[in-house]
Amino acid sequence: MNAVFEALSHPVRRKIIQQLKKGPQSAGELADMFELTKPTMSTHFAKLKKANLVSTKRDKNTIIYSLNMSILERALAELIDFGGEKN
Amino acid sequence: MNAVFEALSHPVRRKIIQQLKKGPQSAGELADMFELTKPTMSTHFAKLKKANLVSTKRDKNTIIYSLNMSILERALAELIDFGGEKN
DNA sequence: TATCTAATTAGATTATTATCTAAATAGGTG
DNA sequence: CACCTATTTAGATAATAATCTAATTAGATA
Repeated sequence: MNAVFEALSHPVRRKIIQQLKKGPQSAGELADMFELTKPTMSTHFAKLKKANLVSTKRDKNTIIYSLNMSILERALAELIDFGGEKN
Repeated sequence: MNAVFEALSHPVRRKIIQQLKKGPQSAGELADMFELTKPTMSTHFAKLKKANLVSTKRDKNTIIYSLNMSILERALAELIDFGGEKN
């Protein structure tokens, strides 16, 4: 849960999530939507992945990111509904 | 929206929110629940206030914090439901 | 196998955040 | 008015996060 909210704290990462709600996209496609270098985008992806908010699969040379909506929903629901943190 | 998610990124601030769901509490009462100094807690309160997640009123010498649940709900709903950010 | 493409890792720098102690403020109360 | 209590502000330091360029990795293909 901590990792999820840390991931959500940066506007670029929230925008990546919005993009992935439309469907899976490659690291390169996502990176091209922002005025940041690819290594920088890569560290943003890594934080989303660490929080388990995204999954990856490889398709030839490209890495495809997709959103784990359930992880997002669960974290937000816990914050709204429950008394304490899960971790 | 940015300020809300920045506020939510710190575990102490999320715990403050959980506490305030039970009802309004003073700065001192909240501070006593954590092993942090009062000035440190005060900066956490300030971030919650900046995000408009909490309101304050004064009762004699003490400052009473209360949760603005609607602000929290709105931010989380936007993240889940909508395509883009509001700010 | 040499090389090309896509993506990540290394290493450095800058900016931001969290935290502390000490000082200041704002209202009560004797 | 002098002081007491609760809280915040100032100023400093340490820890963390964001970003870049350069180098590396992993797989595909000529």
